Amino acid sequence: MNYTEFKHCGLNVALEVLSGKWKPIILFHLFHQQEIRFTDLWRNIPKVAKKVLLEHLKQMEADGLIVREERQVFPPEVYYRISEKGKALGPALAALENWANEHASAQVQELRDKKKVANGQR
Amino acid sequence: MNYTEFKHCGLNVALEVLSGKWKPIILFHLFHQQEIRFTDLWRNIPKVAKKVLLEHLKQMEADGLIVREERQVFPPEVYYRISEKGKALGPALAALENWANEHASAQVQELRDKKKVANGQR
DNA sequence: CAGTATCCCGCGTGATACTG
DNA sequence: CAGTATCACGCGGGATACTG
Repeated sequence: MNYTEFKHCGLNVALEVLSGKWKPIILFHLFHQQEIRFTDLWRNIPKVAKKVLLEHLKQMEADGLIVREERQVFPPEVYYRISEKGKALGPALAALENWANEHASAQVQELRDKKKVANGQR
Repeated sequence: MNYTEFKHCGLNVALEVLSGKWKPIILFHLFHQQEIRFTDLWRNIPKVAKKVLLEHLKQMEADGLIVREERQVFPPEVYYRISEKGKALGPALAALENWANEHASAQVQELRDKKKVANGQR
């Protein structure tokens, strides 16, 4: 068998597109909210630097996952929403979530606890 | 609505487990081969440093994705195979692959080309 | 052959201040 | 408010030599 065809490279592409510390939570919000203003998104994601959030959004827009809409007013208003291509990722993301919950519930619980602490919850 | 429950954290866990430059291709081989000796795996993944490959395998074993079997002979023989937990990732990985092929075929093709060049193919 | 020990480098992330 | 400019730092990944 010859593996030089790299049939897994679609997987690489998908993971690349998802690589970025805050992209999962960004997607989470956009999946649940249909449109969010930048500042609101920022406030809803504790501890991310504004610069980094903007970088991630820029990449995701370049990757076609999200749509950026700039309303020409002052002060500026910029809204982000999920694109069709982004929506299409939904099932795959859900599959990953399910896998984690079914096969790695310990790590999931760990992570949840860490985040609550980071957000000052009890 | 309150997002502090971080219902997406399963996704974070799954992506963490997959994070590592060579993990997709490692999984690819283990999904297709049922057991591989370390050196063979190494030869089949061009350009990865032995140290890095070992690190990845160690992490994947710690994450329960793969199983390491050491046969007590000289010279040493070590075989790796996918675990049940690893196998369970299959559908999710396939979903990501399909998404990439259906919605990001340009990037996929790009990546494929790059890899062929890296392997000295025409 | 499988694995470890060093040394190195670039990049992703972060803090902070500034601009239009 | 949205976005940019700097500066800094740790860590993932790579090259190479060594060990049991």
